[in-house]
Amino acid sequence: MSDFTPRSEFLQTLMARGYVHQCSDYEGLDALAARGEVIAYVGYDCTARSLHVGSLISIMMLSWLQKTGNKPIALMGGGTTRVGDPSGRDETRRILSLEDIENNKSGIQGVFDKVIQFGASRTDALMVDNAEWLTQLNYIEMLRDIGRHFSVNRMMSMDSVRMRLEREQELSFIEFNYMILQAYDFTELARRYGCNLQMGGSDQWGNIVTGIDLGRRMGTPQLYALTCPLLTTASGAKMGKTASGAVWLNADMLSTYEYWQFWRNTEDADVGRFLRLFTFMPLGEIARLEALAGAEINEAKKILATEATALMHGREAAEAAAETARTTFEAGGTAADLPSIEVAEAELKAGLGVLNAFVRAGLVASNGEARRQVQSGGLRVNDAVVTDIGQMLTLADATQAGAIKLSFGKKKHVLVRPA
RNA sequence: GGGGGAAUGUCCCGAGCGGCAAAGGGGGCGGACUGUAAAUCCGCUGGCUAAGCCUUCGCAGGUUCGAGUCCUGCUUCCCCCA
Repeated sequence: MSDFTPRSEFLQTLMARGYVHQCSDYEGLDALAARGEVIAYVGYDCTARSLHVGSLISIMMLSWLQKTGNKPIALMGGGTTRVGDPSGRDETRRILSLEDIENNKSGIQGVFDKVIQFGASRTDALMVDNAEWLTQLNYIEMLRDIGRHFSVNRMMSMDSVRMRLEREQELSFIEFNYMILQAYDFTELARRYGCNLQMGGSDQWGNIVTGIDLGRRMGTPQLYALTCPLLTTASGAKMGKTASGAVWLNADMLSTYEYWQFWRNTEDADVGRFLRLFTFMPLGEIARLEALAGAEINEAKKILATEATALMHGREAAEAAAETARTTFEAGGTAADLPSIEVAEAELKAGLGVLNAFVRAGLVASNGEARRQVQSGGLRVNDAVVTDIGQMLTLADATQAGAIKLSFGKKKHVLVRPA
């Protein structure tokens, strides 16, 4: 749809910033948005205690929706998580206990009010849980009212299903039903709240369109679909993984320092795209930063890191992370608020083996890995490369700051504090 | 119900004459070069109290000095026939 020129601020912004992958009806949606009548939802499954950067694009979309005068709905998948979405999955998801789902839900909810305003006015956001209606469904009624609108022939041809079948992988009946529930969510939200747009990642296209179809058959007003691209780096790698795992949005799952570092390590080619997607900075300013060449683009990366971190962790924490990074990487010093662990003073007096220390700090997984890293020169104590696997750390190694700095590679540092 | 095939290093794919901590990829991590980038090159990618010991090839037994490899039973999946 490159020849389409939107009139609404909502679509103009989303298209200019690179959020749009596919839309079911650009003109129709644009007309709604121009009148401020879009009520859009994005669904989030409660599969972990925190969402990760992969969900951030859609959260930003909800935010822009509100900023441009429309109403966002954040849908918690308290019900659908009990079933499990097969999209993009090779294997059956583990079935989570109800208790886990509740815990995850409460962990996830917190991120939304950082970029979206909730309340009771026309453009204030709503948060709802699809467990509210899904758990009320009765099987026979559901088959009669909803199931009759679904064609198994069509369901079999959907990407999420076909992929499993073609690769001869298990697809359980419960998962096969996921799209029905998601489609039903859309119509239920349309009925309850006048919701008329569902947004999501491009892998959700099939499920969303199925919902539009169901809505039409069940008599809702016209519904719309809008998907965003899936997040990958310029070199094609899936984004959102670090050495320690996923890039979580919650600070208790991934520290502010590490979150800032994640953005700081963005590839050159991604800087402009990420600034548009993950910050609210004006496009003109972004264009200027993006144009920086060579080593100068590092300035843009720092701004990206601080702005993106400020959105999720607060301005103050983001500035602090930036400062920690500056003293650590640019001044070559030791910042006091690097991640740290405590070791009993008595233990340090007796002498703590380097290998053990690196394992305790969580920098390496095992003694064996620590040994191997010593071989390739990847471990440092107070910036001195470790060459002897028998080296002992004692209180005497603590610098003036009162801690011992352990480094793994060039970027990962942990302080050992006597306690 | 009958017949045939499959399951390998807890990231993934995948080889494996009875001597195997188990080929080769991908991914990941470290080093060099750089700009906390990319590309390229090199190394590593079961655990431990470490020239030794322990635990790994769907599960449980068996044969053998010795089993991922052979035999029996079981589980799960796929294909063909009914």
